Amino acid sequence: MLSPTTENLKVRRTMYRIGELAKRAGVTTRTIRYYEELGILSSPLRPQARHRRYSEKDLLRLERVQQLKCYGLTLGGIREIFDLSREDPSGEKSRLRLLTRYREKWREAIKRKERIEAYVSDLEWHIDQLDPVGNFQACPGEECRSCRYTAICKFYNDMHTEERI
Amino acid sequence: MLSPTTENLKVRRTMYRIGELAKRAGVTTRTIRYYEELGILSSPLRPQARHRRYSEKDLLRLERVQQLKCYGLTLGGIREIFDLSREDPSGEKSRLRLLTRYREKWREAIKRKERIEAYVSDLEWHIDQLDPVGNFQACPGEECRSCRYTAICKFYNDMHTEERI
DNA sequence: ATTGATTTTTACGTAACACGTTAAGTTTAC
DNA sequence: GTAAACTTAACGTGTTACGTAAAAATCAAT
Repeated sequence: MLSPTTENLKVRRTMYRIGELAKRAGVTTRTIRYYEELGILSSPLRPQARHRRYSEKDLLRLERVQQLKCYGLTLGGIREIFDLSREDPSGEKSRLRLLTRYREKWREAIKRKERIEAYVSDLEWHIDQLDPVGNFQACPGEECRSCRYTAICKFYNDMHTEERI
Repeated sequence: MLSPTTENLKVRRTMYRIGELAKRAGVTTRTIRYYEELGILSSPLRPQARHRRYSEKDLLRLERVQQLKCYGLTLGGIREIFDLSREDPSGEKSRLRLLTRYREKWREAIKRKERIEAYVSDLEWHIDQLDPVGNFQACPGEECRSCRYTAICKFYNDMHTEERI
């Protein structure tokens, strides 16, 4: 075994404390502890003391979490991917699950895009209506026969209750 | 003056109670009272009693509120439009304000559309990467030189904190 | 040894707004 | 007369990913 001093040096050279890991990953320490609590980051080594020590691998995993979050996965979904990865070390299960998730996200994004396009088109119509005339009080109402209000409103009411990205 | 009976008949024929107004407008009574509380719907008549009575005009205004909500205005913004309308009975001020709002919404929607398009494109790239290979553990990492992670992630982090529609 | 910086656990707080949901009593309609 | 509708008041809610103390312990450096 290595002497305590050497070991200590090695630890100091190759391991981060939580604050440094946070800085490198661009998150807060709270975030790191929270991920550990959720089982997304495994509990790190705590050599000869109580403070957490992290390696390059932990940094990489943390960056991976940030990336998956970017693409719209929740922390629960990310945990699921990592769990599958442990369950099946070949990576096949987690890969397929992630592919499924990505494809779901893709379909949702396409839908959102179509809705936004309809929204823009309707907005443009209303802007055109409103621009020269000024009788905005009449809409909706008798004079507003061509107003697509009903369909649009139902449409966007759904839209409002949806998730983001 | 009309006799009480005649007046009563008139009221019954031409006025709604809150439940009926709610049903016609497709909202709940809570919503109507809430709008009154916010000053969006003016306090209605309460002939010879304590219960609210509404006219066709009130229904029209309520529908108008729903419409403006559809296009992304908040209740505060809607109130502002109505206030301007009272302040300037010609309707000019409220019309211009609404036009401004619509144009703001339009610009935001265009931005969102562009972001979604970038998101979709990135998702497609990741799906393609992930589909045949399977080495998803390597990303982000050494083997992932072409990964557009950093820029994308900052990009979509902004995206997550934005408003909807 | 001291001390200032960092880390530890625990646990409540926050956003963000448009209503939802009781509760307990009053009015209306038939 | 009674069931249905209405009244005010006021707290609750969704939703996830952290923020923010607080008080004690630990670490790094002088």
